[in-house]
Amino acid sequence: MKEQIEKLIKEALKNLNIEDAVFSIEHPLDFNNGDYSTNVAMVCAKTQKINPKELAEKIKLELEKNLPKEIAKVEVAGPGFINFYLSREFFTESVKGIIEKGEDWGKNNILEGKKVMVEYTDPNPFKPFHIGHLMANAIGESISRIVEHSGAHIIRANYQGDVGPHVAKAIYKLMKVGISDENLSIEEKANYIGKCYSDGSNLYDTDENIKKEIDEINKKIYDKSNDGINKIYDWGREVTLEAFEEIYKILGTKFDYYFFESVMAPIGEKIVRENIPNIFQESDGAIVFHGEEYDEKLHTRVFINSNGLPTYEAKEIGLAMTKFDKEKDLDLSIVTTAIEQGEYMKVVQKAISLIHPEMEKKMKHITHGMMKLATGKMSSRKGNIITGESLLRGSMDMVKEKMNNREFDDSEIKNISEIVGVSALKYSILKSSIGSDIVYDAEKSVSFEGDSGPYLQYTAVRANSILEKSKEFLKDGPWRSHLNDRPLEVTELEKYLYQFSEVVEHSYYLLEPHHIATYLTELASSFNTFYGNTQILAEENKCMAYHLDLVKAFYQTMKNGLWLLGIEVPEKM
RNA sequence: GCCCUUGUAGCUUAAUGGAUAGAGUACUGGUCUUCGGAACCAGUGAUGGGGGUUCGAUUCCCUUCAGGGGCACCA
Repeated sequence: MKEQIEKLIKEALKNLNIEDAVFSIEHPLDFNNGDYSTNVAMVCAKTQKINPKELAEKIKLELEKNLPKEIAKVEVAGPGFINFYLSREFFTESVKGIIEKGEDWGKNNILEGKKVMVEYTDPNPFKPFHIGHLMANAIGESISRIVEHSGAHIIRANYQGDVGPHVAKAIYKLMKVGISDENLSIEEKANYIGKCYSDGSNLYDTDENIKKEIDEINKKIYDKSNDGINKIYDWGREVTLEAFEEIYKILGTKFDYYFFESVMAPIGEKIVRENIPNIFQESDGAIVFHGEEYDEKLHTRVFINSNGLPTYEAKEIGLAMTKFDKEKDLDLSIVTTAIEQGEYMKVVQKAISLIHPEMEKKMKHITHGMMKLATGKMSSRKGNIITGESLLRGSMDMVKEKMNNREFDDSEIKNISEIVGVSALKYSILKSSIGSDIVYDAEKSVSFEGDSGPYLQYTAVRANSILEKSKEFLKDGPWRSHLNDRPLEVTELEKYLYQFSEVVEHSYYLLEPHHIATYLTELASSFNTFYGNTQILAEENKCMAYHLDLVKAFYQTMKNGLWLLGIEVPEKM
């Protein structure tokens, strides 16, 4: 529809001999100002040396010469906006279109034939899966789905640090206390290892001798020269990776590739050494890259340290190269990490683009803020670190508690509390723009009210419930044949529904899931208003058939939209 | 010190340079013998300060104040 309006405006401008106008078409925030609006008159007023309102009226007259049936009227308003009001017929058709498209509603083909890899989550074996990883996963999964909806072949990748000082710190402590009891669950074993990491890390910072010992262990991890260390290493790596898989399962993420630092290290190191001295130089015994020589906003970073071991920077180069090597026709490689990696990534990407200039525009780094906890029950739990897993379980438990007075059996409660608990957490991450820090308040996110994942799920479930009930209702009613009237008035719900596909496109262009979240909340709210004002399954409702279509279109849109956020809609809740 | 980034109702936040800055929460008042009330409706309340560009600025530029991140062998 937007394209159609753009074409109409261009024709009108042509008839008025106005050329090269750069204007925009948008949805006014307030539906009183129409369904689409353009600023063309205000933009052109200056070059045409005419009052914007006068020009708007002129353009309006031109537009009215051949209005399509989808546009009911055109009006000039405010400082010179031209507003388009869509017709009853347009909305009726759009509702029909949504139902026909079904699960495909909202997809577009912007990236048709393209291959895109998205790297996200990136937890490290031997360290806890913390709330930052939860945030990264929710964002990365949603971005993957948005890209997928735009027609791309999507590849999900996870990059995990299975070597490096953090592993040595954990292993140092594990060597002292031994590997844990076989009877523990995977989650408990992983927590045990996480605790060892944190202890080892503290000792590393406070005790010079232990620091030396840990540095030695680190070297042995790289060259695999010590059987005892190798044994603990293999055990710990397996346990933590298995624990991560359990979390991915709950979150609904499935990765196609797992990349490991242990594999990337030699690849990256080789590439770095091959490019001495043209790109990398020796400095104080280390191999560094002087970013500031290429861009004053970059800085120097160490790629191979003075012990001869590759740092994260070198591994990152190995990773980037490996991605393009494994998927030769990769069109875009998106990496999502926390904001603290932003500056460093710019330097690494500069170095990569010097080695392979063609890769520069195929790499995109997206950063997200930190996740903090609001003060409350969750943050002081047993004095332990809040792991991603415990936060997730906390969210699910709170949902379960709320469901106590519902008549569901145990397996239903378990299933629903999992779906709703995950939704509460994901939505509170995805509702605001990814760049800024978020404050997670568990109580609020499972409140089920207003701006929350459960509220959206609840609204969808309610809609579905009407659809289910309608089957029974319509079965043998004498009124079923003459209920096909169309309401004259257009509801807000209809005015939101058709915009979904535009919102998805917008979200893709900016790679920002929160636009979908914001839209879905508005959509749900407009549905609830409609629901509150309309008795759909009633004998006297002459528009029942259309109203049911409207409910169906809403349900489909909400379901597709929530999918893009990585959220499922339960059958009931 | 240098570079990047963020300041919007009490709180959590939205807004490709557009119209009366949009929500949620909290607070106040109201609706309903519920197609699932975990709902709906109404009201109170915000762009850190100061300049500039523009027909028009939360958005762009400058300045100032206040947070956050980065700046050599961690990831």
